[in-house]
Amino acid sequence: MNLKEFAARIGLSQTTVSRAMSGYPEVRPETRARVLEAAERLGYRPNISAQRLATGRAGAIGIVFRGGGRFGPHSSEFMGGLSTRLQKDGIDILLSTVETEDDEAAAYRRLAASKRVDAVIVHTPACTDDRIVLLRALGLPFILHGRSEAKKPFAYLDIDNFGAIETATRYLAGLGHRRIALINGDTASTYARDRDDGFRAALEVCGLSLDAALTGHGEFTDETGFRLMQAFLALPAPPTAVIAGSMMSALGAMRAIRIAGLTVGRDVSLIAHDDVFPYLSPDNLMPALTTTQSPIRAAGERIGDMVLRMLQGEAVETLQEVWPVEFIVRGSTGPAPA
Amino acid sequence: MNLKEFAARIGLSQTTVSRAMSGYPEVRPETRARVLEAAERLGYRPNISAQRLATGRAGAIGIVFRGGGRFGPHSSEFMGGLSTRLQKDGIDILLSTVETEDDEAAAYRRLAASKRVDAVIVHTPACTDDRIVLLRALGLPFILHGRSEAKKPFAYLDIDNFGAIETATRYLAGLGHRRIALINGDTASTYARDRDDGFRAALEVCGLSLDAALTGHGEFTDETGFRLMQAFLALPAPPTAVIAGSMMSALGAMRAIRIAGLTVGRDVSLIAHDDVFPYLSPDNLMPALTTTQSPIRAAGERIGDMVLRMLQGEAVETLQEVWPVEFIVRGSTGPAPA
DNA sequence: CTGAAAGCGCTTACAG
DNA sequence: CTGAAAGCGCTTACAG
Repeated sequence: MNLKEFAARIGLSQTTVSRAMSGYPEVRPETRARVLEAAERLGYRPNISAQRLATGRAGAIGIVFRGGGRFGPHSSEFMGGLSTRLQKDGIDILLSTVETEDDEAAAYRRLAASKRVDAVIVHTPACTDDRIVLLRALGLPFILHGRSEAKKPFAYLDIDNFGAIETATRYLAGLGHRRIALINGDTASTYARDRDDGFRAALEVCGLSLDAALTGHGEFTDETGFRLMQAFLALPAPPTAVIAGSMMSALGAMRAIRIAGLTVGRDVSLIAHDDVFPYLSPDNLMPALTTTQSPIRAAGERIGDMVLRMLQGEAVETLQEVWPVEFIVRGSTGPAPA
Repeated sequence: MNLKEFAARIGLSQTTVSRAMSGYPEVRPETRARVLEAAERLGYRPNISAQRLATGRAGAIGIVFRGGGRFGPHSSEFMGGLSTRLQKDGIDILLSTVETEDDEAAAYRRLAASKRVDAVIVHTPACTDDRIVLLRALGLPFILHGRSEAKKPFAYLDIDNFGAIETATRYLAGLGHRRIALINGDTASTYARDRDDGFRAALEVCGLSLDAALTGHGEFTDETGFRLMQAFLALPAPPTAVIAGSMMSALGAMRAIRIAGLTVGRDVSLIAHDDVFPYLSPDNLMPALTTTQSPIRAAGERIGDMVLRMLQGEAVETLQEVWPVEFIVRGSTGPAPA
């Protein structure tokens, strides 16, 4: 049933019905109630494509994942939160997957030209990120999950990566650890640089020197965590403590420690950053894992919120947030072995 | 730039341009080439909403997740595959998250009434599933990821859950295990029933009796795997082998075994079903995990394929697939202890 | 092989 | 507070 039929059916004009359904003020409350009731009863819903064409709004937010759509557990938690929030306002999520950086740029051009989305969410930004320049040029509104450098202000939500790793490192130093290792992510990303910076800052404050051999970079997978940890342990002077960038890296690191015949929390202290996965809790590991934690699902919900406000015209300067990261001590950290 | 402007710019009618761009045959090759080149050069792209309104096609496929959008690692792999495939045909994915079963039904009604999607993908079906009845009534095409009972045929892609668990169970029995446990998923689901059936069938063939205390059901999380395994080990006659429904359950089970002072692969054999996660490989666990495996990402791609064929009018009878599951022996399984 | 024009189902300025 | 009508930007039967 379309608007014409529906309006005829209840004896009102299309105009009035349209206004009643979209919550415009200039319609009498009784009329609105009558329209809404009838729509519910007869199962009328405006055709979404027509609505979008008429208003010029796409009613959708885009998000592009690189690497063949291989979004991992972090992305899926984030998307869960984002979807939950946007759902409430009837805004769709348009999920795109691409291979290369160039493909990603092409995807934004397409999205902009075909007016498929009203805004996009950009994630895992690099310290200086070409995507920001491109999206500005295209006039496609965007919000960053993470931070980046740029002349002009833009909307973003980030967590305090610097503070998280700084706190973790200082805590370990306070326990007497002198050789602390860091399993970090992809070097090009802002978050990884921030974590490196926080790590260095803490070492300096604590009078410890930075040993390049004790910092590793790579994907947040079990395998990379394992390999990097094995390399650390093979060093002439292996670390007595390690900070892993994610729960997945931590699983690999724990395994490497165990295989070396060492005990987590006694011979080697371990702290992991936890994005909070409902299916893998640090409390459940053995020993329970000391973590820096920040719920990525909540971040997804919040970004959904912010993007909607941005589309309502709110200034980007007021859409900038950095979330503190919680530090939770559990059993995987202990005094440095004598 | 819209069609009118673009057509004027290159001195052709809107009709011809439209036909050239959508690949219709009745346009001269040179004309088409000229149009395509100009579109590329001038950055013209048809407005997607107008296109959809005119054709009556939504250009999107819907998928609804229950439980507050808490789709776990399995869903995200599946979505990655699905997205990659649909992307190629310019079809969007509409991701919805709901809380309850009723919300899910309401979501389908909304999607159908507003013509927001051309079809939906239904996952984790129950043995008899109300959603099938509803979608039929709504006239909304659908495809199942999994199987279910229904009078009339429908499109589906499932993996051979029965065969997977049957094979695993028989393998363990062949190693001399007499007490084998199963960590299964939510009982209402077809896949869990199929696994239970495969388990029972294998036990029977091998002359082993079924012990209800050795079958557990629950979510595929580390925690549930841990709890169920601890319960098994606390039994007067604990199992010497266990089959876990997912890599997450397996992690929890391994931990429980280890805490009990037992060794995986020697005291207790462990087999897990692996949906193939790029960030957590069974080869990397310690010991490497014997698995039944089926790539859920590939299933997502394939379902994307099938749904597109369905929309092109292919009969649902030809859109039914059951994928065999691979069985890969690694170090976590060994002879039953004497 | 190409074009003029109707139609897809909404929204919204304008008039009352 | 309500309605008649133009317009959003495409596609496609119909005519040539």
